[in-house]
Amino acid sequence: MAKLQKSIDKRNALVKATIELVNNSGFHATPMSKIAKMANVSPATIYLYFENKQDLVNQTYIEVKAEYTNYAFADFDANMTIEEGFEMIWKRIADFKLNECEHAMFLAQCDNTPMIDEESRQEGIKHLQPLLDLWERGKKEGVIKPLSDYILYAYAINPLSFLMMTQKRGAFTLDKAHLEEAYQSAWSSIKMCK
Amino acid sequence: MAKLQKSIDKRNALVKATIELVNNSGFHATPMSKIAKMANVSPATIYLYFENKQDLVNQTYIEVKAEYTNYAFADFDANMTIEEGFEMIWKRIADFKLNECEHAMFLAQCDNTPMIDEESRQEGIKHLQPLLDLWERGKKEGVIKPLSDYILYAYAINPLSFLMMTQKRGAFTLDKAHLEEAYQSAWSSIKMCK
DNA sequence: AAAAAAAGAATGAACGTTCATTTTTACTGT
DNA sequence: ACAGTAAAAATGAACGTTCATTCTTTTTTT
Repeated sequence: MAKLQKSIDKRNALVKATIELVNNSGFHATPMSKIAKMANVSPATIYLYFENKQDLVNQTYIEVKAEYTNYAFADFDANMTIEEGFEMIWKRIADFKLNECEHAMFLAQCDNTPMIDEESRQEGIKHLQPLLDLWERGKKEGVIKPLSDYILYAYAINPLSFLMMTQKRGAFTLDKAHLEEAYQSAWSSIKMCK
Repeated sequence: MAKLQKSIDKRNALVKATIELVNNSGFHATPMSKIAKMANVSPATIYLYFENKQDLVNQTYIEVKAEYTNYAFADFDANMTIEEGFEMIWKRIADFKLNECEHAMFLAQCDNTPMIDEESRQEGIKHLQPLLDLWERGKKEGVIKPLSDYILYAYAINPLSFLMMTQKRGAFTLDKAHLEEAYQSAWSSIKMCK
């Protein structure tokens, strides 16, 4: 195996372990020694790849966030109608939150705690631009309610995080039918009423 | 000052300090010594009132959650129409999240991290029953979409948490107008379409 | 003066990070 | 192709600090 590949593997193992352990225990309750053990690496080795614990978790956040938005916008095309485009993006996001549950949970925890640097948080937000652009267009065309992007996000996208969290806790399971209902609620809340 | 009152004051000071410090740094990054200092008490004294750190945060969670739901349902009366009742509760919840921001943030952090015992979390959920009852009635009357309570909550209530969080981060401020818009989105997402 | 409450100092464990050393890799001249 | 070697990567042990909790003493209350 090439040297470079080996390094990448080790780095990936560290990122993966970070996600899993932080998900289950939170940032401060996850010792570097455990991350190292799960990645089959010495604690000291972590510091060859990352400056310190904060850097490790910041970088992990940015990587997962990028993966998330790549997934979300993969099939999206700016020529779609507003409703088509929104449905496409919404359902990709839903897919991600259900299929890549570990990664989505990690993002949710980062977004809801003082665990991540403000700088890294800002970095992560940038990736959402295509959705904001779509909404902008929708407002101009009179298809989307003329609301602040934050309110649109709160109603159209954020509920998925809550549902994912609830599902992860085992309180209920989100099946295909639920998902369609949830989509309709999301769209109802942001579309202009006829 | 009566002895009992003094004890209660000290306990309250500890709970208050816990909320403030956990809000700003998270559970594990908040040392008992800091909580003690902020409450003007020796670290050892905490252990006269609480079993340990976990117990302190569990009890704090349950108390704040009870305060929250008391506030939310204070003006609610089961004879109201579904829409009246929902609007009343929704707006009280919104008020709480904006006026008692510190307490609401604390709840949000507890609800989004593995910081609280599962048992205490369950304890906290119970208090929401009046809202679930209202929804049940709404579904029977054909006024509310026949969705799982979790989905209703995700769209009708949870977005407020997101908006509060966003506001706290300074990204935007939720004024009266926003609030009315947000209410309309919430109601749109769960009411039966005509 | 006895009991209860509170305090500060002490304890032992756990943590993030660094250090001294060993192991692996990459490259050299033959 | 390969032995030899210098650099790079990786390691386990160690360091200094911080933390939750407890212990012993002092202060306050009854």
